[in-house]
Amino acid sequence: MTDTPTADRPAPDPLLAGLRDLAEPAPTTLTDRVVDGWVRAPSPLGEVYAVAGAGGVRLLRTAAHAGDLEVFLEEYRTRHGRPVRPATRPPRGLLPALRGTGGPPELDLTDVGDFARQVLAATARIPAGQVRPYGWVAREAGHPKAVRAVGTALARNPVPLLIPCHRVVRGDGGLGQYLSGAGDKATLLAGEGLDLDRVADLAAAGTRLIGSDTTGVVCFPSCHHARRITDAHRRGFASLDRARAAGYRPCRDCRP
DNA sequence: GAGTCGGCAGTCT
DNA sequence: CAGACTGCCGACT
Repeated sequence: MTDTPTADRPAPDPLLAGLRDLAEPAPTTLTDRVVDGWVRAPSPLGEVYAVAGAGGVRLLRTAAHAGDLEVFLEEYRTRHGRPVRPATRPPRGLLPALRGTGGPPELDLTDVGDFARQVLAATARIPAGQVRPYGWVAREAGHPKAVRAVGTALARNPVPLLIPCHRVVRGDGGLGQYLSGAGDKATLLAGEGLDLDRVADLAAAGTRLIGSDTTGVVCFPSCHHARRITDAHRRGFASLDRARAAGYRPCRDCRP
């Protein structure tokens, strides 16, 4: 992120916003000079807008959800109380992350509360193409009963796609809601290779976990271990209690 | 399967 | 500041 406001002139609309930001009180210290910058970038959900500061990406929204760029920038200003100008280039790692070919870029979550940060951290550990229930995230975040609060925290995820809150689904097998619409959640998961028809079938059958009768281990159905179980040895369970009663123990990777 | 209510963090009043 | 309200849920009628 450089601080040359004239480089890479943006489209007219953003320019007006940029000028408005320049009208803010001049920064006095060196750190104040680090002005956050916004960029547009492609994603599986179409164009996204993102803002990053020196500490990393702070806010990301799909263009479709944000409505338009000015609304997005206004959300950023009110959330962080900082001006934002067009950036000359996207933050390192953002484009590969949005393509699904790399880990997340540096993220700046300093303005996120403690609980929410734990929730986001747990969510970030869910591998691509897999899903976990809200209750699982609550437990991993250290607040096993705060299931609904997890939903609230994810609804306020400042960096969707980068922290994959679309991989958090309902315990009954439904996909649940999503920031920019349930349809986007399905699109993202299908794009990561999750078989949504199979998810729906398992939900309808009441199958929450899948075990192997050769290893005696149960997993969430999308866990990569579960996907390797051959038909002859696959066994479904409605709950972890049921699986335990049958002599199975939870997978150490997906921790059902 | 729809309705109800518990539980909890954040926000509003 | 306390209490009410709300929300990408879940367990139990």
